[in-house]
Amino acid sequence: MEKLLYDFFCRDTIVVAEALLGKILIYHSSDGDIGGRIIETEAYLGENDEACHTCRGKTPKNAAMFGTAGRNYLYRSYGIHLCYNITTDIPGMPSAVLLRSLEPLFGLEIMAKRRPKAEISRYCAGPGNLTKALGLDISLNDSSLLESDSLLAIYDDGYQAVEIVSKPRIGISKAQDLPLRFYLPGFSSLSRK
DNA sequence: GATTGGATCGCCT
DNA sequence: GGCGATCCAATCG
Repeated sequence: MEKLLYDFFCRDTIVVAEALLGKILIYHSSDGDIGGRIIETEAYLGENDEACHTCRGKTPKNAAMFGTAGRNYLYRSYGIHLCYNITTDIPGMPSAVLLRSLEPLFGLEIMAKRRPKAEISRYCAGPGNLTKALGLDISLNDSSLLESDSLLAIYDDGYQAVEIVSKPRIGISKAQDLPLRFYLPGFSSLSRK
């Protein structure tokens, strides 16, 4: 599989959010490789997007989004969950793509330990479930996806998306009308339809 | 210095 | 479909 590099992520955030659908996310963890196919994303468009964490400027928490494209942005949500994003776009555009769900493909036995009561199709369904199933940690925040030894990486295995659906983003209180959630219809691991 | 409010989830009825 | 869990910087006073 071909690892995706800077040129893939250094593009318009909406383009990247759609292009990531069908790609493979792998966490090369100390427990082994774990991951799957990306089937649901959301685009957060930087300082002009009221729903994006960078809309009020740079803070210690959101600093990763002000870095170059192809970096990991993780933050705690509702005090409980972690959400995992990948930074996008050219320097000066602090934007990112939220990964909302994966079709599990690698490390299913590890996921099973982390999601003991869930069905396989629900292991990575939703941003909080995804980070829990993979075992991602806040310490991965602001690390790179692009280094040859990076723990997280995105790969292209040649899969071609047949159809992409766009809908309003989930769970936000501002800019609720923008259709910036993208998913591959038909997958049982979607957080919702 | 205290309050607030989330890019959620799973269990309960 | 309602609610409690639980974090922490930004915001307000």
